[in-house]
Amino acid sequence: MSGPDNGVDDADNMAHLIEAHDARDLFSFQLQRLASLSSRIAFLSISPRYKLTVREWRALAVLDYLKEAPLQLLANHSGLLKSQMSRVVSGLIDRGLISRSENPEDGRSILLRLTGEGREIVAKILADSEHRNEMMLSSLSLEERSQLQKSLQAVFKSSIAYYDQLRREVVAAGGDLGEEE
Amino acid sequence: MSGPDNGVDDADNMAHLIEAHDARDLFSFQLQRLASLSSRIAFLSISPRYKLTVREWRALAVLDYLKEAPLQLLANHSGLLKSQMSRVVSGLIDRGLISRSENPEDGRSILLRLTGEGREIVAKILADSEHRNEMMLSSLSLEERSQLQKSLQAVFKSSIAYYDQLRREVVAAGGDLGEEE
DNA sequence: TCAATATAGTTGACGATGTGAACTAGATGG
DNA sequence: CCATCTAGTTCACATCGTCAACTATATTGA
Repeated sequence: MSGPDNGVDDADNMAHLIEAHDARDLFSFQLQRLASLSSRIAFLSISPRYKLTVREWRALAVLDYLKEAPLQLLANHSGLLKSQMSRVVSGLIDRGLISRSENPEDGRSILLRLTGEGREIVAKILADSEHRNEMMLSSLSLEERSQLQKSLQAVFKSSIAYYDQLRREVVAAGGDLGEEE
Repeated sequence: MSGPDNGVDDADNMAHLIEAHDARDLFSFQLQRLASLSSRIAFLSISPRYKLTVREWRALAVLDYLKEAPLQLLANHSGLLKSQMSRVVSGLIDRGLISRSENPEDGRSILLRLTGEGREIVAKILADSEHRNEMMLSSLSLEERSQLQKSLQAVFKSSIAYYDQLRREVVAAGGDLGEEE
């Protein structure tokens, strides 16, 4: 650290540097902020009407487009660990929204599908969700919206690669997370 | 759009139909997926090196730009409840990253500041975070990045308005969340 | 063939998080 | 002075994220 630090001073406007910013300028900060808001919005619209958590809704929605999938694939597409997805799925099976069958080609894996009721609910919530997104995106032009989604997809893709790399590094370095005395 | 695919493996991409969409096309879906990934990345980079949780890091980062703040304000900016922030702060005080002093104008409230060590750590993590974001955003051009952040901010703004409206509606309708038989 | 190894899914444990209620102590206003 | 409000702390509880251990089946290669 360099010395100055004259007491309290705010407005450290020595920074016309591009770098200078504080956390508010970080992409990840803005992302988290918006995601948590979006999550609360989804919860408000979905939970009272359909008695589903957001996680459950996501699982259903993913299964809706995968049509039929083993648990692992469902988890990947939903951004959950397979252990989490396992619990979510078993709750949804109990409620009759998902059915499971054996995979004839692999005895370890199971094939999951939406039931008729599950498909009905997905269709309804999907319509609701489109409206929600419409409201959230209302200040953007059509072009800006599609650019935004395109960017999010691209960022997701490179982030996955980065995540995998990071995980290998961390495991290699510490052997374990957070132990180093 | 024409996004080749959204990440994971997968194949059946029969939806060039405007109508046809499924959850993958939803903005909120992509947002959540990316945010959860970003969160894991942050955890991996911060936790082993600095022994801080993401929440602690966020509290430090916010305090860094607030300079001096009572607990309540810090909580609001960080998106935590004051009860959560109270614990986070006391942990950080124990570790000497935050200092507290009495508020001469209000005996109930406390004023929180980063210590010298706290400021050092924030500077370091901030630099790390920039690198993280750099990696995540690596597939976008500079212009696309700034457009992305601009859009996220705009969406955040309209989403807040929508959220408030929704909350009033839900409260008015159900009186309570999740009760509606 | 069969033992080593890898993979799919389930479960348990545990720490982190979110939420709110109860409590303490100081402030504010009739 | 009493009623009430507000800032912060603490407690209790439910959910979430993370990983390790476990089972059952698949795959591999000596």
